[in-house]
Amino acid sequence: MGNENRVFGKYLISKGLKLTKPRKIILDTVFATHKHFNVDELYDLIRKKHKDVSRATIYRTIPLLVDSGLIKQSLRCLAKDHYEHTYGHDRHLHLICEKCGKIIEVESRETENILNELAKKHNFNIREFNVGAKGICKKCRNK
Amino acid sequence: MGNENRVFGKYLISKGLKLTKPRKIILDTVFATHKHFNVDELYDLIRKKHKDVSRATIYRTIPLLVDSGLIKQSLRCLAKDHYEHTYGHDRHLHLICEKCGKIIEVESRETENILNELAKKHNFNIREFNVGAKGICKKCRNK
DNA sequence: ATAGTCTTTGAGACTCATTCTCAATTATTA
DNA sequence: TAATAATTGAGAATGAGTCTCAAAGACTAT
Repeated sequence: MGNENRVFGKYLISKGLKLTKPRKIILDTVFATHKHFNVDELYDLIRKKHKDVSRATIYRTIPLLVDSGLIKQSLRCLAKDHYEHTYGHDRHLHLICEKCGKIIEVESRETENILNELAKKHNFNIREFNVGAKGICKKCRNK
Repeated sequence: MGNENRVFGKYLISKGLKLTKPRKIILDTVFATHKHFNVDELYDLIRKKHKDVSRATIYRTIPLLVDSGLIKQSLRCLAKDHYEHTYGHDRHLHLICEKCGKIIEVESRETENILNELAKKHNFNIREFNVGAKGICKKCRNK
């Protein structure tokens, strides 16, 4: 906690950018929860406290957070991009329920080890893993 | 070859829908190649031979092909949904180059076995696997 | 401080993939 | 052949994400 600030600050400096008030608010809000989020959700959260941060700035700041390694685009759901923390989070994969939208996070490095092997064979440099499956969760099946 | 016709026909009947000319053209064009495709590419391919199939019908037919199990949405690239055959194709995963957009397909059931295990633990019914990674391919790295 | 320079911002216009509407057409059934 | 229901093409509508631009803010050198 609080470390994200340092990471983001360093990143911005390295790019000749500034840690402004809106960027700080966005960063803090993103790391106030541990959930996946999309821009609308983030916007609503921010707006509860700060009436002066625009959607445009959120859209502009997210790529900076991604590039700094703090978050990553994790999945697309209902035509919206979703993001999640990478900083301080273990690698995990997603089981996404297509009925209720619930996202089950499961820890597993096995799949990544396999992907790493395969990538090596193909001389491919992995930057980001995307492992998961879509289907129906227990709750939705029992109705 | 030709089997897709039967599968799609059966599916349509089961839903009280009809195998019309435009739907047949779309089906045939989708299965004329073995490549990933997006709507624009499909539209261009179709338009070479048939001037009378609209984008709207393509957009309407794709969900039918997905629902019938013949194709699936495989990835999103440059803000466009891409699709691939599932019928008659082995399961595979994707290594996507972020520089040149190249998609390397790698056969592997291992990751799916692992996912199946994990899903069982969480009482989750998998309908579709999504396994892959993004990064840089050999060619792009050597520049 | 002050001026000058460069970055950032909010607001709203814009883009573009995808979805929707609707009147006209086609397939199927009676 | 008429009636019914599904389907179509064309273009309008939607909506997430991007871009523009004038105003505001941050920083530097004086």
